[in-house]
Amino acid sequence: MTGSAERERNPVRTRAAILDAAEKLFAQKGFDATSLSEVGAAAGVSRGTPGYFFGSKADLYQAVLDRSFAEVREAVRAGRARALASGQSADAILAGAVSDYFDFLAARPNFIRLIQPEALSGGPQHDELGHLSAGQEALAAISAELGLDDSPSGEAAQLLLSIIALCWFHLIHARTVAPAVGVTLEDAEDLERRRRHVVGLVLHGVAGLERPLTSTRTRSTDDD
Amino acid sequence: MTGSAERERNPVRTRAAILDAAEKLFAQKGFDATSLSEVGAAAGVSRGTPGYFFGSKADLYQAVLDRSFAEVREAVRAGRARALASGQSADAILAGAVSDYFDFLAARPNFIRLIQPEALSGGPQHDELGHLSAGQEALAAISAELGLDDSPSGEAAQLLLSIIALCWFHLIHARTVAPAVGVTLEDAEDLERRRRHVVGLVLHGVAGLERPLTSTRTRSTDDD
DNA sequence: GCTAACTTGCTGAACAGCAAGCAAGCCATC
DNA sequence: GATGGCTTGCTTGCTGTTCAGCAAGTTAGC
Repeated sequence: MTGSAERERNPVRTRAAILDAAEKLFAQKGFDATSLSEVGAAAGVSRGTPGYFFGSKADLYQAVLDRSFAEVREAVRAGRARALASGQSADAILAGAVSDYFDFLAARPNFIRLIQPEALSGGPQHDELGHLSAGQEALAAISAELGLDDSPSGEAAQLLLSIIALCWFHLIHARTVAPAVGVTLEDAEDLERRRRHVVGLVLHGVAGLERPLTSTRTRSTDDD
Repeated sequence: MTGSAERERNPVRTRAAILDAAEKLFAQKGFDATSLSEVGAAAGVSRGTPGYFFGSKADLYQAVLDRSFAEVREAVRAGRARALASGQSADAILAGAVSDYFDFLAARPNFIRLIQPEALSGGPQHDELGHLSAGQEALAAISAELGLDDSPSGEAAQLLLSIIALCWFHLIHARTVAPAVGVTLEDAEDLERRRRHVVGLVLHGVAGLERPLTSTRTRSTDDD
């Protein structure tokens, strides 16, 4: 199987291949159920190579997390910059941000599956600074844009947490809770419908937050 | 050997002790990371006893799930019956239901932690009929009460899924995402604040669903 | 009422399998 | 020919499962 010069040596490439394989397998099967042998096999490399590059299994996991977090943080930053430069109304910006976040997560099924087991096993043993600082930036953006209070556990923070919840949940439970309550999430159309619902719920929700319960709007110019 | 009747023989009690210990450990550490030795130790029995009573580790897990689902289903049923008999307005009923569900989950941290890994490892290998039928009942109740369409993936189903998402998420991510976005969930007061926000968001959200304010489309595309 | 036969809750040792980690070695590339 | 990427053999430790066996309890025979 190895032939003669079949396999060129390339540590950078090999490292990335191992990281890719590990991310996929950890997301699919979880940390415990994934062995370094499997990671090696999936990366087209031998049993011991993951350990050679990353030291221990835990370190490999951490490396996978780090890479994912970096990607998320960069995306949040880019999205915020784009929103700030757009000059749209607050509602339109919020709708766009929610929609973008929704799509961003949907396009990266591995990400959530990597974070989730972390959350379940108690606190953050691993660094989650990537996502943390991304969250802080998003919080600042929301509170500034909508004029909500940005105090700890204030309405802006609550709203942000709710938005994240709404954008995450159906991805985790697409085959468990969602079908149980009658929501199918199999094709793009299903996902689109879900997205519209989430965006709508958030928009009307903030309208309610800003002005307690009367059907009001805050100049929702939503052109396109 | 131990003189007096230290340990009385009581299969029912032992079985329940094993089930309790297993639920706690599975919820805390996950299925893979929990060994039958640990379960036995936590239940105050020997290493082999869990296997003696439940056959295999997988069967024990299933037994734990079954017991939890049964509890949830019964709670949903009771809550619905209570709401139907109350004669309140639709909004009040919805607010009460969301609030009750919120508190119910908060009081049972093990439940979500048992389901979550299930969801991540693909579809439901184990039966989830308990929660499934509970979901169907809740869906019927919501659509009837609010006059929303109860078609698959319709607004009632979407709303129900969103409610569940909002009541679950902060429990899973109380130590990860929540603090990252500036929401603390450490004492009862924090939880109370979160609950008020969720209920408010849902109530204003349905108000928006019933009479849409504006077309809630996604971000505009004429800015860059 | 005593004992023998039997059932059943429960134990702990034995077994096979597998994973992580280590270390020595192979070999492409500089 | 040295360096370093990469492999392979091996050890160690833990796992789930099985199973022979013990003891507490129960029934039957006398």
